[in-house]
Amino acid sequence: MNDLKLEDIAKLAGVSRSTVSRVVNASPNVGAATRKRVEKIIQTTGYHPNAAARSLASQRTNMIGLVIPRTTSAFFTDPYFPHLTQGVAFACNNHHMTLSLFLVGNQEDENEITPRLLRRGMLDGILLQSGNSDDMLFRRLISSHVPLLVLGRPFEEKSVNYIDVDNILAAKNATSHLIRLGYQRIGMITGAIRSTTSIDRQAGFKQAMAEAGKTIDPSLIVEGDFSENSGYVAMKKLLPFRPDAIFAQSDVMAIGAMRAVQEAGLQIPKDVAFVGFDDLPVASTLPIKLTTVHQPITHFGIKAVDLLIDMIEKGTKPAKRMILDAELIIRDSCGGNSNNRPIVQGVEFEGSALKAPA
Amino acid sequence: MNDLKLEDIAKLAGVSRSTVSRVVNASPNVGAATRKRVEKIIQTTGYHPNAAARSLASQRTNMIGLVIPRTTSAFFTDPYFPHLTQGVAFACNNHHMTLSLFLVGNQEDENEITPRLLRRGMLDGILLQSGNSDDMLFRRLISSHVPLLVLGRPFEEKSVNYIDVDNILAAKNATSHLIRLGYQRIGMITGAIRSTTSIDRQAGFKQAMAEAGKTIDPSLIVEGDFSENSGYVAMKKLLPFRPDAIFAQSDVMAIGAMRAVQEAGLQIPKDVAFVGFDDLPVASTLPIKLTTVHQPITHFGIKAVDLLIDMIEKGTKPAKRMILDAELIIRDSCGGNSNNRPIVQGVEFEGSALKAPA
DNA sequence: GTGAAAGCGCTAACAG
DNA sequence: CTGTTAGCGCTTTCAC
Repeated sequence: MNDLKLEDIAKLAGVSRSTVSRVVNASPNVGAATRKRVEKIIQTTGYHPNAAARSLASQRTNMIGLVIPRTTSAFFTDPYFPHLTQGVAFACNNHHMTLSLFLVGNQEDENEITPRLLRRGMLDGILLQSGNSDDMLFRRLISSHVPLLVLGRPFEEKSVNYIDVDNILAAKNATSHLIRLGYQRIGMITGAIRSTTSIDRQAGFKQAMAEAGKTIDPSLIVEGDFSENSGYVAMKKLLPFRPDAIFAQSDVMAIGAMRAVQEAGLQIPKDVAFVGFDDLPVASTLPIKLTTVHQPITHFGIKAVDLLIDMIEKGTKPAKRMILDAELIIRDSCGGNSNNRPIVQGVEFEGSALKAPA
Repeated sequence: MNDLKLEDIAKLAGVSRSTVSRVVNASPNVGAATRKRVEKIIQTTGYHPNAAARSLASQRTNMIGLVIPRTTSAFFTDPYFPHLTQGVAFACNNHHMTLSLFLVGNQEDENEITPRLLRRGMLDGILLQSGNSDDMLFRRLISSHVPLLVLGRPFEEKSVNYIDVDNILAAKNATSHLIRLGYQRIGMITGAIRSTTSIDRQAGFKQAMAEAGKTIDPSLIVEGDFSENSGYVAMKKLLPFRPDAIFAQSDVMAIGAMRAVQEAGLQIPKDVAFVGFDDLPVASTLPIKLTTVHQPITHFGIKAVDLLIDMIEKGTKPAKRMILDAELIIRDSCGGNSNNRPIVQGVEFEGSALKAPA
């Protein structure tokens, strides 16, 4: 019904294409009367500018890509990603940007997707979920011209822009809480062992233990992959070693582990206490409400988009990081529900510093 | 590093732009030697064609949009949507298509997104999740030029292309199973009451009851909204009326309802039996494995993309529907786990018929 | 404040 | 099989 182009509107309004273009793009250099007339015609005709033509001429597509690499196991079975996607999508709406989603399922997908990502005239910028290792895709992306922001600390930080939560500090707080509660045999179920996320959370765990002067029993650390089932399996392995508390690196793994504990006829938190990570909505509706680290996931997505758009508009600057805080939420599964502490605001800054001031 | 254009490659290879274009687009009309030479130059230079220019000239963007309207409550808290998105994304990869995601959070978003959806030179086609009512967005989309496929039966079916599962038949089977097992006070927790999905599942429930000659006690039907919490709340309301079996219109609601039952100190399935709908992965890992209707969600997404691309390539044809079967999976929560029936294939057809032959 | 003109980088007939 | 020639529909200096 409307195959009209700028020129048609111009003709109808008795002005030039340039003027219509100015009206459409809200340029200030248009007379009030002219603007009104043109706007009315656009209204009545239902004209919409052609996106491709506009992109070609302006070198801007107003699209950003969200790339979830294949090394990220189980991206959409873990509620983390939907929440993240939601935050990103909403932020895009606010910026009048369109979000393209690239789910890299396997090597074939990667080969197919990479050129699309690298094409000019396609994406103004890219949000890349940090994967289990800095793979080929990662490298090709950082060495390309496209403004790139990595979600989560990458392996190779050198001169790449990224945003992350303070996993080390958060994991340390979670572990310290368990220590403070007097647990003696504290175990950990890790996430995918090769992800920086998991590495950082392990580091936090170890720091807390070290500072409390506690030695770590290696048999109390078992590898998971962030999935519910891996938590279940990990707990089965852990049970014979009689842990009295578990720090699970994701809520979903904590849920799987709790399932294993209950199947073994043990009580939570009496026999085994739990702290998770993420604070998914489900954490507070479980039969035994989960003590966990709150990640501001949606907010994280929003911040990421804001940062990326900044990069796009001001040109990519040298390494810029943003580290958000993640606060422990105390509920029932840790056996010490009392003082819920308020959620601390994330702190924003640039430059070489790695962590936000507490 | 590579701001090269077609012309640069042409010059380097000593051919014309057309020839390079042909090579890039895998046209057969190129000599083997020429092709090889051009390909090599493209390789070494790392040339990627400009997407905007290509779209403008070819009138094809190779992008499709997935639109989740705001009337769909809780889109990303229900695992249904991530699974669907995954299916759609993978299918897009297979077709060398880029997926754009439009999450409509509120009225503002809708106003912001609609023009982007309607713009030419943006999307080759649109996948629209059917919402709770055929709202403004729906109407503007169907009356536009863009090939449109609705996911789930729309309210107004007239001449709109859609794909759905056979909710009526599936709900009927689920209910009949409960009846066959001898339950006397069978209740239902509905989904969002204004969605066709919920309406169809209610219809199936009622058909089954009617065919078994059972009257329906209205106090045993309670409204939910597909969310976990709504299932929990609904079950609380239901409990005083002593149902002995519940058909929950989503797994997530079944889980919420089971939580309420357990909190009341009752046994599943002894005191209250359950049948869900969706067959999310979690259904089979619950402490009491959930009997439920299996929805081929990912497959559904893939089929949807296939259909849409068909529409794009062959031009939009008059109303075309695809109804997939959804089969009951019998586990423990219904108290009658014995004969697991195989999953029946979805049946494809066109025209005015509404249901697949059983 | 408004218009004219020159592209943006590619595809797609049409010749040959 | 390859080259020439028009655009695709818009933005954006540059004049006036």
